[in-house]
Amino acid sequence: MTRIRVRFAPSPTGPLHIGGARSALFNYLLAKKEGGDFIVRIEDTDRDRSTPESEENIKQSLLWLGIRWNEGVDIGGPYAPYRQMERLDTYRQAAQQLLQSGDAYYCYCSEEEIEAQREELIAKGETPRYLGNCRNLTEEERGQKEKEGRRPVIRLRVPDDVELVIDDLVRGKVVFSSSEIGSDFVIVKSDGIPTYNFAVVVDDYLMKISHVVRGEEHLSNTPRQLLLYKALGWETPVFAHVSLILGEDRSKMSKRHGSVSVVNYQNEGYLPEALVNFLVLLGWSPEGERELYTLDELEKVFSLDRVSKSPAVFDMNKLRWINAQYLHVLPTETIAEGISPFLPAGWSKERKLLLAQTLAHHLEIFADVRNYLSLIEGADVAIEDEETGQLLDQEHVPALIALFEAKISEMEELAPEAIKAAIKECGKELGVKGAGLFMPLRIALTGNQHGPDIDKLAALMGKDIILARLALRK
RNA sequence: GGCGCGUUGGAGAAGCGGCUGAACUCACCAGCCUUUCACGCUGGCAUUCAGGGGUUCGAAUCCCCUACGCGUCACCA
Repeated sequence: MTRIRVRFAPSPTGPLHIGGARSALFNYLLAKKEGGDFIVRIEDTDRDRSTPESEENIKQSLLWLGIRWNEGVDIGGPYAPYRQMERLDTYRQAAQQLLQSGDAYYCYCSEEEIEAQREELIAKGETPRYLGNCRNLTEEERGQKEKEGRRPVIRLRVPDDVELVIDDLVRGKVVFSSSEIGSDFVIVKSDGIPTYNFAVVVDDYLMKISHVVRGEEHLSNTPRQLLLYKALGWETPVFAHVSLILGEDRSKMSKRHGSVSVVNYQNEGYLPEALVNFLVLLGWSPEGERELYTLDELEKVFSLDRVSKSPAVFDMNKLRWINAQYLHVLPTETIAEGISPFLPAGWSKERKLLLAQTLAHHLEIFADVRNYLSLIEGADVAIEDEETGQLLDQEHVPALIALFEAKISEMEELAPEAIKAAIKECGKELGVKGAGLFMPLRIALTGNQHGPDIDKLAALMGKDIILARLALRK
């Protein structure tokens, strides 16, 4: 068995997508599990859409998730460079080989001509395709076109009726016919830059990639690539096409579905270990009943044969739940830091810590802290519903509120412990306890029957707000 | 439209011909506990595996057809 070498090959045309992140994760885990190499290669051959910012974002997101490559961009390796635009010579050579063997040829048709042909075919009710106009150009014809200043593309000569079999690790045997490809496709654009299908093949082969694990959207590209491998006389890697991640409406996850970039989740205060855990469960399932795994653990238990063929819907609920599992066990200091970006400016460290402590088990993601701010800020309180309001109508309530108000007024320091003691004193003096004691105060102060510890909330409110809110209930 | 892939509860899924009278998790619903609240705990939630045929003593599991969903058909990746 040769060494496992896998790669994640994003095109830097936007931030790292959730689906891309999962592909990267699966590749990474496979490499780790098998003690192989994980390579990151940048496919930046789309000059119009590729940007350095996107590349940066993708790398940052991978690192944030804890996915590190041991070969590839930035860190180099034995098959450098790992950015396709820096490998143009390599593709040129491969293209030369194909030209010489006659498997590829120059095509001088302009985009307008191709477009006109397409429309003509459509008008006749036929499938639009390239008809091979330049397939058999003579030397003179070529010279003529060159003289006209036309910049040719290079096309691969697609044979008729060749059976192309993909032995896919997740989908099994998938058979295509070369005839289904339709027409001779472009492998080198007129500006000399290779197209995706050509560049992947060259790189995957030259970089000795053993397993190509990628999204299912690439399955129908694979026959073209197979043809290329064949023409070049190269052995193919093993393929594994992982099913797509769908949005709630069951179509491929895209911007319409809300946050699709890893960086969005980072900004919303999700924890990387939670995202990783959630992502791995989309399309892969562990053997036992346990679902919570750290990256380290996944590196040991992951395997391709437990990858599902059917697409998975991205379920925000579950992501949040998983995030909560990781968040709830974090030290208070870490939670305080995590919620910090969602707090108004000027909060002291102590205040953040107290809030973190108060909300520790109420937050699913850090950004949730925003929902709790109204609980402790502002003099206004809205009673959540009628039933809640009625709890304030009990006979002992006015006296309770008055007594509590008096005690608070006298206090200098409003620490949670002191407030709790005050509440208990109220109870003792008035002969109420339990729900009859805490509930009216909670409702008077927050308007809700449910919520975080009332003594801590009150401490966070501070004297003025407590008094102001109590005043509303008199 | 051609080609390809898929279809187990609202979501993720297990299941690989009998031990499944379909695990487990999220969500949802109900209840319980608690000198507040939450966390939590307990229970409920597919008489059935898209539908229809077949093969078999026996099928969610194998075969065929239909339906539906998605993907893909660029000088984008």
